[in-house]
Amino acid sequence: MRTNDAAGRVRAKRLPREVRERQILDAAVEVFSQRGYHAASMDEISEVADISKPMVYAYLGSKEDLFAACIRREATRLMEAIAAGVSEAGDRPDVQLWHGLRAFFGFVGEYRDSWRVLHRQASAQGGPFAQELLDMRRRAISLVAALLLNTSDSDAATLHADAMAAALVGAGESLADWWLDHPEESAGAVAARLMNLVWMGFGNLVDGQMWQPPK
Amino acid sequence: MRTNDAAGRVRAKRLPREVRERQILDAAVEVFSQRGYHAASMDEISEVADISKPMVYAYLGSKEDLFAACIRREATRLMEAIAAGVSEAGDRPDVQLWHGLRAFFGFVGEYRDSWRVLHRQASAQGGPFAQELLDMRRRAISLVAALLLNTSDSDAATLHADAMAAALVGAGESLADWWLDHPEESAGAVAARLMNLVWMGFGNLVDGQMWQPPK
DNA sequence: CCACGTACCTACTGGCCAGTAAGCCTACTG
DNA sequence: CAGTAGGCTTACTGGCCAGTAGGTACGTGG
Repeated sequence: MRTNDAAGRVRAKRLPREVRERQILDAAVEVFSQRGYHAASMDEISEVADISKPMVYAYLGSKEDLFAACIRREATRLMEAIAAGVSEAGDRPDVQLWHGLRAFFGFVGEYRDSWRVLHRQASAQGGPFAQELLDMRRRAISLVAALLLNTSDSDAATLHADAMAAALVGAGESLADWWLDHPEESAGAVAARLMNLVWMGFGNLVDGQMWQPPK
Repeated sequence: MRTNDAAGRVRAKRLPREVRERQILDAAVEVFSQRGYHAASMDEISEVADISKPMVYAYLGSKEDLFAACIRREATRLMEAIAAGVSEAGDRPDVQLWHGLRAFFGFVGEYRDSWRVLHRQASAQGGPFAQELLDMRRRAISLVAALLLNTSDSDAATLHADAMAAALVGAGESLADWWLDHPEESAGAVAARLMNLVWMGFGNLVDGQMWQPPK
């Protein structure tokens, strides 16, 4: 059923809680992404979600709770996207990495707001938020580290796998962040750029050697 | 001359403007770094600077002005540190890069608050702040791109120098950011890690080949 | 058709904080 | 010593916003 509110806008009425929660989370991600945590107001979020403020409090709790819920949902989405990408690659480590990177940048490109909330906003706030983030990052690093350990059992690789994974994950996060401000690139191009950088190294790249996706 | 204020603390009196401005900027960097732009209050900044709030407004202007002044000062410091590092290297591009990275991570390690304000806070706020940041990043990217162009005149290198420089700068920023949360590493170790990653690439690293600083 | 629960609202409060008004104190200058 | 300029303060205001009190509609099972 539908009604016209004071401003004459049509507003959907009496939807089930599940639907409203999704609307609210969508709106919150959008507003947190554009304004930042502190500058975002619950009034604006409720307005974008097309619902009144008390409903936001009834369903998702305080502003902190709401923000944490945003982070959790978006982090889960992202990790699922990456895992799906990696799992559809074969067993060549470079190809696995390539698919993982493509899935990652694909996600960031498609859900820019999600990424902005996850990386820029959450890491700028301290406390419990950053914790959620660190958990996600830890999972990503584990994934990459396991992948790198597959490539070789030389001592050097074993010794530095964790650190290198952290560096790669960091580089990926940062490149995604950079990409937010340079939207002219395609997801594949950004992914290829990072793949070349970390797999070949400048030392080879300047000699004209490049990594190429197979087939 | 010195007096005791109401709380019995000793407070320096009637210092020249120049000194007060430095105190205020130092305090502002510290508070912005720890609280974030919005959560930082001018009251707290003035308290940390050991001066009254109207003096902050008299000398540095509004909260926005103050934040912009912080970014400008810290960005200048950082770029000077990097330039000094690079200029004391010889003409081998890898060594120049190595010195630049060491200077960069040395700065971040020594002035963590500065880095936090520069990267985390400034990039989380939109508008004029991010602009200051983009300027600094552009200068850094130009520096690195020029350095990379020195390594070779192959077409591949020329074509991608800017993009690769952007990726490297992004990776460096991100690794520095990561380092904020992993203070157990030394600046040199973090710099070496990134140097290896970008110069050798995983493809070589897993075979046990590593880049070594000369001498 | 009544009772009860759930969806939903308007309209407020209390606190925090950016920014300011209005002037005091001290050092120097003539 | 009179004048003045700049360093410095206390004590306020006005607005914004998180969070809430206290309701009104709507539907459904008995």
